[in-house]
Amino acid sequence: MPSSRPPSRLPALAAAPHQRRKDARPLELLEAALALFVEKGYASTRSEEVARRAGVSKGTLYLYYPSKEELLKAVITHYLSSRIAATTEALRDVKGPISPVLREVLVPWWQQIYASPACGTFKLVITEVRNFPELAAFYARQVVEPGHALVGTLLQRGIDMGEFRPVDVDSAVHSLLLPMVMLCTHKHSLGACASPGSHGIDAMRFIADHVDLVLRGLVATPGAGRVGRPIKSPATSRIP
Amino acid sequence: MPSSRPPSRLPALAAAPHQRRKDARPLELLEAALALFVEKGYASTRSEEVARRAGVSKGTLYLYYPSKEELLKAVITHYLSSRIAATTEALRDVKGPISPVLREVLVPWWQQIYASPACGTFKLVITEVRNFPELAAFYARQVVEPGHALVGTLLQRGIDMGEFRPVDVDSAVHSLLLPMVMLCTHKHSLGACASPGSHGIDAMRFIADHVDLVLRGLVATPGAGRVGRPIKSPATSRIP
Amino acid sequence: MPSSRPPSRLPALAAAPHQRRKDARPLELLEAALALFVEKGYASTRSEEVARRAGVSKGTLYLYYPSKEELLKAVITHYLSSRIAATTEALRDVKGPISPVLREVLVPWWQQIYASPACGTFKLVITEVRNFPELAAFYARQVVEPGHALVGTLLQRGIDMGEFRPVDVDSAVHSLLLPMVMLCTHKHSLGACASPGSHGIDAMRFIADHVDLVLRGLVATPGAGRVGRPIKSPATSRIP
Amino acid sequence: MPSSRPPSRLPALAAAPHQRRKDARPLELLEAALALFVEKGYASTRSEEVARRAGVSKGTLYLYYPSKEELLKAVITHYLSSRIAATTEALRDVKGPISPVLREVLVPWWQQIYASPACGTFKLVITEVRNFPELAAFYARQVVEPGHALVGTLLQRGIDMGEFRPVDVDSAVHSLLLPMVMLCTHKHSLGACASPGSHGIDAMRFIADHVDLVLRGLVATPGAGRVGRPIKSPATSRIP
DNA sequence: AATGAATGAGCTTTCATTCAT
DNA sequence: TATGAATGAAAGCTCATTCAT
Repeated sequence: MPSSRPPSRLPALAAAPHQRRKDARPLELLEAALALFVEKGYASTRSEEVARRAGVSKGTLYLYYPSKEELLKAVITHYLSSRIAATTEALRDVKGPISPVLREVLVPWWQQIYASPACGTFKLVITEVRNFPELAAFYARQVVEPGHALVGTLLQRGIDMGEFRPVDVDSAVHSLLLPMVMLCTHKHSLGACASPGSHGIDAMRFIADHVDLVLRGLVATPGAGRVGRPIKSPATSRIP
Repeated sequence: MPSSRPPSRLPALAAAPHQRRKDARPLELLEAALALFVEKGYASTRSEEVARRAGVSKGTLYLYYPSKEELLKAVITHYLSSRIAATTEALRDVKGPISPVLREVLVPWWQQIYASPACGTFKLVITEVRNFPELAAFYARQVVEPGHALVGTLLQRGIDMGEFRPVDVDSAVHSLLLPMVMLCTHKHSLGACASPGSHGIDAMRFIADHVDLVLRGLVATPGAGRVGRPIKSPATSRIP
Repeated sequence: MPSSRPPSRLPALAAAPHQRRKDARPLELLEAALALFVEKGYASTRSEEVARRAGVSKGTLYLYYPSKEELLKAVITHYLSSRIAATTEALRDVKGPISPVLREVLVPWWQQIYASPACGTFKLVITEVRNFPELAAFYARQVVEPGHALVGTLLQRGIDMGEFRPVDVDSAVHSLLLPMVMLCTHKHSLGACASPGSHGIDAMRFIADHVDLVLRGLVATPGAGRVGRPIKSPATSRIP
Repeated sequence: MPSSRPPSRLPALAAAPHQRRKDARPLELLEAALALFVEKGYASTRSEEVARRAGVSKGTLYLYYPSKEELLKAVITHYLSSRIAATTEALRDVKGPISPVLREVLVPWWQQIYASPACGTFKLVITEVRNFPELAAFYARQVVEPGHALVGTLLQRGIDMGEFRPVDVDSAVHSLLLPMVMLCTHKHSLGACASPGSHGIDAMRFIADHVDLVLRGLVATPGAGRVGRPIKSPATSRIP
């Protein structure tokens, strides 16, 4: 953070407020805003708190974001800026069995997300979409649809290649992903409340276990007939 | 739910419509509050809106609940009051294979929850626990722990009886339940925003499909060794 | 003001804030707002000051007017509500010489305006039109145009009947009216500042004197040729 | 005005364009401030706007004027600096009939004022005196009193010489001058709002017409007795 | 019991002014 | 000299809560 100032100055802690570069501000504000909006909710977070947490004054916040609402939108667009697009690219031309791919890509991907600040955006979006409907379209387009499509394509390929049973792909995608999203959401709601009796979730393990469990449920085991109940619907449609 | 009050109360004669109304007030207020808190969030809901939606005036709300915060707590405690306890009771002495039980009990149970107004409480709790930490303990004790324990007990029994593979029970419980909670949450966040491109989730179908998928992943298929990866860790973790 | 309360109560000063009738509020607020807006200008008047002057709290002001800007508009529309229309009506069918009519109608009309609180609206409009352009059209239509037309019609009739010289009617109307408007404006600007040396204007007298002076300038004195300079333009047009 | 600085300053060599600029700054700031204060009012004009309009930055404004309030005072004192004194001087020793003098001096004087930026100061003073009472005394002394005295003296001389009727001098001065002030004020309030229906005022013509009309009202026409009503009162009043 | 007018603390946002560069 | 990032007091407006009726 203390970059091009003369080295004669004190090495740390010396940065007078004026010296901290203007260009670091927006990001610092977004970080502060994300943390607080996730923790307390948008409406319950005072804009002055965001500023204070970013180490600036109320007025300075408004130098960078014209309103609290724009700040929220900036937070969301910033933290969602397509991590997914990159992954999609990387998986475009995958060959061979799908299970190892999912284990090796999906598991670490979610483990990283879970550990990063971006994890909070899931709770934030869940919490605020209904009050800011523009967010819905944005989030659907940037996150939900590409993510669903990416995993759906892989599963479909697995079905086509005989690796997986012919399940409903949409349901299976949800089976795979919804718990991940819930896990991230949980981290910033109940999971953040020190519940004395409960141990919390071992997220890293769960992510791996869950992918494994679902893959086991998907694989076409030659000798295994149905397990207690037939697959009713071979349908593929998603109905609203 | 509100209709079937025990006939022991008030002999038919005394129940003037006015009186009826008065008795129904608290519940009507809770319904209104739940709907609005879930839709807009606690902080963004004006207490007058709650009153108006319940068909009374601002002042009347305060006759029944001493503050907005108490109203929130009343909403949560009301809608969480031991649906789970009853189910636990019913499943206490189940014998025989677990899979059919889960299919026949868990699936309709979540389908009903999803369709009922109580579904919204999941989003509400997720959204508000961090601002009202007392809710965390209450919710953990009333919902998370009994629910987890109930399903965990059943799975453990399945493992013990050789019906299921010896998986980490906590992870498996989460695999089974987190998507359900996420589904309910989604219904009241993104799912409530008309997204033109996307079709939404077919919740009823997903619930059934998901339970089926997880059970297939759990069953101990005689010939099926592990599918690509061993079960690493002995369970320690827990959800709420 | 204390109307239908039981006479047992103290005769004056007893009105608890709650008892003052809701329906007196809007007018009280308008009066307070007019006085302050005229005195200090719209921008320099705090909305709480208006409330305080009307004897209520900040919040109450917003119960009656949704914003400070709406309050301003309400003040202006209220105080301009066509005093002029009534006068126009009264003068519609005037017969005979115009001079006495102007002396007997115009003079007291302006004298009353000058003495009333409505007098301040002239300064208010002058001060605020450029920041609230909707006011311009409203004021032009409600005040300027009917007022100009009314006086213009009378003068034209005087010219047609040979009572007045054939002057430019628009200029003459302005000669008659602009000083009145200026007088009202002055009352609430410089005139309101105690200037030790100066005596202020004797407004009542000036109004009469001015009308007299202008009428003398208008009358067609048979023997009096031009006084030093010919009337250049017999034009009647008003040019922007 | 800003162009004709005395050549005594800086020999031609030294006047680098940068230096020139620096010297011109105060005046450019005053011009910008006048325009904006007149248009939007003092309180609604942001000091940064003034700076921007003068082509400098916010900080620079404060290099020349220590506060927004001082800037306002500087604007007013600058634009009022003794235009009147010069005229008074010129008219000190006028001989002969007054009417031609007024026509030839007063009319062009007001026509020039109307066309110049100084015209806006009338509106500015009207708008702001009550918030800055020091301005009142200054304005009264610099403008109102000398102006009134100048015209009053001339009219009195006309009366003494039998050119004018023995009217109340103060009223007559007001009759002559108030419309001029109102005209200037109007130019920057309603007159600046494009009113589609109305044509606006032809200021140049009105100034001439008005002086003519008042002079005709003032002249002692031998045969003309009073026109409908006697001159009631001996003068006492005064304007500012 | 029920109402809704009234309150004022609290929040968002603006902007005159400062000051390190 | 000139800049503009930073500040924080102050203003507009909201809304949970009270209380006379």
